[in-house]
Amino acid sequence: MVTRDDVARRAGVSVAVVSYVINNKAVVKEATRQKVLQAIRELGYNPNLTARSLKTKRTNQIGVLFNNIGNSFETGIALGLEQKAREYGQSLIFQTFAPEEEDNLKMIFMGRTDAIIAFGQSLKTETVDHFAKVGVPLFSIMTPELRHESVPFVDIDWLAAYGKLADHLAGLGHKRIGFMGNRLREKHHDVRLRFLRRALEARGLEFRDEWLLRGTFGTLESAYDAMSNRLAEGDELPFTAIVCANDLMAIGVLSACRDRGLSVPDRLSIASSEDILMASHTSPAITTIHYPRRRIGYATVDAIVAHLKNGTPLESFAADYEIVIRQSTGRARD
Amino acid sequence: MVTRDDVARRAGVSVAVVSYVINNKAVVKEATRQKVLQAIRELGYNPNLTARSLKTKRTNQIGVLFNNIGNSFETGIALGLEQKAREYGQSLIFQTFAPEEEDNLKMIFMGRTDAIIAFGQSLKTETVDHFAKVGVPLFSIMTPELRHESVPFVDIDWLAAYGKLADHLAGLGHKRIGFMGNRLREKHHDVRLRFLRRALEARGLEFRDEWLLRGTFGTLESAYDAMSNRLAEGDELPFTAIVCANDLMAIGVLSACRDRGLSVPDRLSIASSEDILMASHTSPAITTIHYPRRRIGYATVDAIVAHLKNGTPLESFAADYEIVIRQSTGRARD
DNA sequence: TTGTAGGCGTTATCAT
DNA sequence: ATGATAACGCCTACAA
Repeated sequence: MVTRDDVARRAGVSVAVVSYVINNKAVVKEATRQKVLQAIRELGYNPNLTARSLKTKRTNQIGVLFNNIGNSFETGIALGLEQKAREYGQSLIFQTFAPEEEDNLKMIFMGRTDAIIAFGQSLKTETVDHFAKVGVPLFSIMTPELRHESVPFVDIDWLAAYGKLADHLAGLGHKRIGFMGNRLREKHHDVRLRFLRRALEARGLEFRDEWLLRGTFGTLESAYDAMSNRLAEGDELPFTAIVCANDLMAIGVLSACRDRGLSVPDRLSIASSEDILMASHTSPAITTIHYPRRRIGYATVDAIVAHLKNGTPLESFAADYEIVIRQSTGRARD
Repeated sequence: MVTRDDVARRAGVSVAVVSYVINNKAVVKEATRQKVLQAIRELGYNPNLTARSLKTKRTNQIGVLFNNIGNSFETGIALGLEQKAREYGQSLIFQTFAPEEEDNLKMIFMGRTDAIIAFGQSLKTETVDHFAKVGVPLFSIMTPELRHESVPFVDIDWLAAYGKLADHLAGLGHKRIGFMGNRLREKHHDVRLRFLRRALEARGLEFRDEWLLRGTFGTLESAYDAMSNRLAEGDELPFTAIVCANDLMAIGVLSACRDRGLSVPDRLSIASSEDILMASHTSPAITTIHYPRRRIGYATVDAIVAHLKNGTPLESFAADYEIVIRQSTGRARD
């Protein structure tokens, strides 16, 4: 490995000068600067980032806690994070978060990461405190079910968004609206259920627990199974429309309806949340709430880097959203 | 930040002993071991990984070069990589590879990464040499278009796989088979085209350049556009079946057919490559080649870690595949 | 404008 | 069984 010492020797200067050149610090005489650059080129030198981090106490690495890296909603956000991070010269370390391994996070990230981005996970107070103590700011994309004062987050205004969606459905004559959500653990989905409920109730629309279907981990398959089982029971569905916590689940529900011969939207309207690409390529295409993944990714990295560099306070903020009406919602069947 | 010195002081031992305990090296008397562990617990100490890396010259980080992190084919592989990496205590650093920024890779990874996994990208000889020189092994998932002796890779046997697919289509009476691939840059797709061509020719089936459609970056939208434009030309399609370089493109093709009123598989059979989840949830579901993403991820990390730890040579190997026949392929229309 | 030297938190080699 | 202490490669006062 060629080190800074080698460069200094080759260029006939001290190691300090090499550093100055690399980080264009002190005013180095142009002639020596060229000598150093020349030596760097000849030797193919690259500064060792680990050594630099040790000294500067900046790793230029940001940890990202996925729930499931196979979910295109999360990777859509990651796309934005990654792009912006690159602009700032930051690298991203991805970890899939497993609650039972939460304690390992401290080890995994110790001294490795300048900040951590969570995806709506509810971390233990102990974990949050730990990162606060070691000076690694935490930021969440999506509302964590268990909020910590010290963990700011970005999310869309689900209450307002589901309100608009409820208005859309009510306008089509729907009075009984079900929900396809998650069996615990994926906390942010419960957040969505809570807000849908409140949005419905604010409009005088009832929500019953019997109208709640549940899958796991936001997967297509689990939603498919849940809906299939529901339809297999034979009796008429108790609701005329269903809102899904995410598009993958909506696609699962749609698949189940197709396989069971239930026509969408004639017999059942399906609406969803997130607006991943595939939601617009099913047939019928799915009415959903557009979640600005890319922009949220950008804004998050912007905020974190500003905080790291200038001490700008890292604060929660809201992202905008949009209701995208497609063909999966139609007039209520009765 | 609480360091090893703090622990040593608290436990009333030397810093060396703390290291011994942490890395259970030399035989430490049980009593002192407990004292040290106690101190560690009380102080909430975690070893600084950056400092450790500097000394040991092992970062326990593996770089991963995505083409597009939003593509679920790649994240499916990443899922396997990540899971296995976690078992070995390795972290993954994800970077989206952009050819025009290839030179930055050296900076980004310098001293940060013990190995690098590429996703079929064709790196410049200079880049390959650089990592060889600094002792960072390179491994590719998917065949790189431009092979380097020193870069082993894993892939399925596309020639055999497309051979089987060709047999399937020929069995349905298809004689003219088109291809939806990529406009350069995404090198591994060209690999697929090349092998399809050879597989067809080996069976006495013609392939004409006019039957080649092209999208960009393997995206659904680009394939949708390409197919839509082709259909807009009005005349009969010159082929009765089309093979797509990946499932996202196949879904784009299918969408275009639906929107243009071309019935699949009655008027056109669609086959594809990769078998992402969504390929089985379109209507009709798509006939495709199953690519064992998860297992490839596992095997790759296994091989790399074995190489890093025991010097086991890092060699190319083949993964198995499977043809999954679904409803998007049917009898040829004439 | 350039050089010297201390220190970042570890590990590991020697002594003890 | 434990303790000093020299690296690891870099940055940055401070000195020259």
